[in-house]
Amino acid sequence: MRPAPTILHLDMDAFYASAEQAAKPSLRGKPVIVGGIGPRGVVATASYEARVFGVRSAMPTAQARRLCPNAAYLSPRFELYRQVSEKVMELLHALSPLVEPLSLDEAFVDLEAGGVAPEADAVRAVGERLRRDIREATGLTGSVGLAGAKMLAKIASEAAKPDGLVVIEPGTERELLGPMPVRTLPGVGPATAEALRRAGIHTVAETAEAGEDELVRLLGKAHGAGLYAMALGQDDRPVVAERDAKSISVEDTFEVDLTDRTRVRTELMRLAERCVQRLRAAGRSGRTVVIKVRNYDFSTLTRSETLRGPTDDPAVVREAVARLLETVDTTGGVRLLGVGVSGLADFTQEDLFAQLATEQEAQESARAAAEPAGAEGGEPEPEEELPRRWSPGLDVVHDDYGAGWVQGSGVGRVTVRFEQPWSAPGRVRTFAVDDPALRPGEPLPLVGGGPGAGQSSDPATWPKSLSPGGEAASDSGEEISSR
DNA sequence: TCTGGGGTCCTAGGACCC
DNA sequence: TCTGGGGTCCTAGGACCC
Repeated sequence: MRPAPTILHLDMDAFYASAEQAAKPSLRGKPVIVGGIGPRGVVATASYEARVFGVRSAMPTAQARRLCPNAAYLSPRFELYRQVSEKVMELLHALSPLVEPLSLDEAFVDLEAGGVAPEADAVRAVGERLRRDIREATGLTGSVGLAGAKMLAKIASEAAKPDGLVVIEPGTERELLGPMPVRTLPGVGPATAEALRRAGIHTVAETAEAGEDELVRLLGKAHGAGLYAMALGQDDRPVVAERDAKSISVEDTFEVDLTDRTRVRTELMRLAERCVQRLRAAGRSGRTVVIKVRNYDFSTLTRSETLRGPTDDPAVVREAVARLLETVDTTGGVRLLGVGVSGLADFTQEDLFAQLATEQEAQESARAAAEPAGAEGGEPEPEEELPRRWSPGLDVVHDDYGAGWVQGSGVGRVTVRFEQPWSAPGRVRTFAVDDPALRPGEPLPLVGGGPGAGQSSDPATWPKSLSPGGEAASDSGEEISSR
């Protein structure tokens, strides 16, 4: 625990939903839900307007639709969120060389390493200026927590939400934490909370009173000892910049369970291909291949195989995946498949020998696999040309009407709202799904774009011409809901 | 119309080695 | 003449986080 609150935690407010509202003027001030749109989707982020209805992250989208039928339901657009995130991270790096991103919308910053005076007033001023800069650069709001430890900085930013800043002065943390529920502490999820509840432990103070030995008995060595320290407000974990990924994986949940074994195998081959593409894009190679299978009843299993050396060869990964599938019974039906690679290494000359070994290994098993019916593990099938998918929220450009976004589609038609981040709320038009004048577009910059570049990005000055529950609200809700 | 997708870390047992 | 004790690697599963 530091003597001054020099660890900063930034958490953007309802990040995906706020980014969509900034990009789409007609959605400002209205409930927006970003997440899986399909029958098995879940909510990634709900705007504050949607949270009023009880919609939360990780909730099944079907349940959200019941609670808030008039919200706009949008598929995530990670290119946009990444663009915004990069701008935010740039601002953080201007404060200190020690920045630890936790996700696209969250990071720790070590202000001491950035030379900020270790005093509450100084760090508060830095935090407030950061919030202003973020708003100016992105049009979005973020909340800031400042404390002498990571855990506390994070609790502080949570308390600051939305659009606020909270400083926890060192010395006050135990008093502050004591009455809070154990779930407040990082690392305490549903299972840990339940184990503690059965032992009569509900608050942080009760956790500290239980003592380290009791917590270790209840939760195991690492978790028990860690939780005891947290309950006392002791957290000396340093801010660590830029950690290399340790694994890369891809997975798909299917709208309908897969029962056909051949289909299961082709889907796994596709996933293997995607996984290797990401591996190569990251300039890495991996030694352990993992498949994941979630059954009709949500039971989930993994099977893994460690190769003799790291690889980034799609054929080698496909072969391993095919072998692993042989050990799994899929007769009950499969709702999710995944492929991952871990044991990552940077691919360098030193790996060539090991690579050679795995290639030989793979060639042998490829020959063996070529014997029976399946050429399945061999070449990936060519991507078939699917009809264009107009998922809700997608940026599009029309030859006559310019830039807009897909509000909904169905029965051969697609509805587009033509507006830009800097425009007034726009009008809706409907086209045939195969209209040649309509094509996918790129996300537009949230600020600084448009004909009159340099306009205000302050949400306080955004037009509020569409009141919640008004005409646009209900009709956009229906359009987007119909699929 | 229950439960995504991308990760991290920990535990525990067996194999294997010294 | 059964029986020690570590350490490391591999595999599988689970909790948790955003």
